[in-house]
Amino acid sequence: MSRSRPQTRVSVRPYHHGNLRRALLHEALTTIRKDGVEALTLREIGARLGVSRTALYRHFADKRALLAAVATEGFRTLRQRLVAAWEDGRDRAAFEAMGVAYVGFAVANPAHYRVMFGSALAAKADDAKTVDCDLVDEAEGAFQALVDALATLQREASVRQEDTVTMARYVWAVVHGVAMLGIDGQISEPGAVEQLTSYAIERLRTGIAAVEPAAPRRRH
Amino acid sequence: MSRSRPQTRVSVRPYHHGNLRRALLHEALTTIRKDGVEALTLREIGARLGVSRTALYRHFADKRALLAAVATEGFRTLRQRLVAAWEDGRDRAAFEAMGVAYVGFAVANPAHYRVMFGSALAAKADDAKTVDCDLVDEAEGAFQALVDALATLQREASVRQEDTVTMARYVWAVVHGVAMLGIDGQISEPGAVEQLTSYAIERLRTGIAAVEPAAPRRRH
DNA sequence: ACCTGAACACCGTTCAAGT
DNA sequence: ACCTGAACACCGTTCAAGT
Repeated sequence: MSRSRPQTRVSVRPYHHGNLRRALLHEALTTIRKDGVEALTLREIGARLGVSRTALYRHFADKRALLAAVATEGFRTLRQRLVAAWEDGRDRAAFEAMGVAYVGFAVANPAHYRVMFGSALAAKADDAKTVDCDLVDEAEGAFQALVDALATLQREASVRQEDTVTMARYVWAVVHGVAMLGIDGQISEPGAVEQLTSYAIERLRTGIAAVEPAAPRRRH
Repeated sequence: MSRSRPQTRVSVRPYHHGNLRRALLHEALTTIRKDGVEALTLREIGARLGVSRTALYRHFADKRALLAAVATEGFRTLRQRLVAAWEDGRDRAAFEAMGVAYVGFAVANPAHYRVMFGSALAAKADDAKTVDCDLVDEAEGAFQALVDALATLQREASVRQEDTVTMARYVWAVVHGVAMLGIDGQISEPGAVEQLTSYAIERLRTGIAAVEPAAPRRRH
């Protein structure tokens, strides 16, 4: 009952010298994607990989650490998506594309997204012993992408000249809030999340735009 | 080891005819508040109440149902806070007070707030069999308080004349996002959450305000 | 009706032992 | 170094039995 999986067995040693970690991470993410976090079991991911259920402890301190690693990878992917959207223009349209990319990632990977914000980060205020530094770094990296983009827009004066970090936090809060609403099934109608996203970005624009827009109402 | 708690023993039968449900709910909430959801154990809350650990199943289908009930109570309290803030003025200032009240509730009860949005609602898109109707109703009730307030502001034309539900969802997303950021410890400096809240409400105002404000720039 | 106590299947984690 | 197998303490849940 453990030899019958169609895994490619080309390499001599299946999961040694470090790929076990990667394999564990990948398997955990697959399970989370398919059935959610609460379905994640260390025993089963071991079994699924054809490995003892305690082998995991060579690569992760405990289940929390595994989840933190999953979350870290999520923030890395998210940052890449955000940066890609921004680099494609580096203007206000690109900034708004970042928002769409953000919500899009969350809605496409709801369970993963939930893990990213699920209490693993919350330990920050605590004794700082249970905090995963990689996770914090990666989360701050994704946030930094937003700050950088916003700073650029401020430099070209298409956005209010206010504290960049506070503004970025506000923008983050908006897209995060929209994403959560979209994930939690509060919005049931199909397409409603996309509609809310574009509406939110529109209202966000009028919210943070420079007080005097570049093109005031000339032709009335 | 089970008789030594200083519970008032005035009533003849300790937890019969229906107060067991309330006691379980209260005990669960207390534990969640103190140590978070992951520390919640059916066995221990039974023990803490001096009751068998299976007595709970007379009042709740399973642990999920208990958590759903805790979440429901959270939404009820939240709605009361929101309505109270709104009724105290019923104007734009009162509307902004609702925002402060919302974030205030979340930050004051982070673990409880997390349960309210923790996957219990997410089953809505599924086969609709695991959905707790009371929870959905109460959550929608809290949301409705926001819709009603917004509709009033629209009637007196101090807010954009757009689809009320979409606008309300946007506002909800903003406060929810700020609350989550505040809870997740992403914002570490003291007072930063309050600062972000007031900033967000300010930018929210310029975002959803009627296009032509009541007092246009007369004195240049 | 409501509660109990024993039992079941499952979980994360530890640890001495293997290679 | 890396992995195993048995064991430990714990969990949610079921169910026949008590009152």
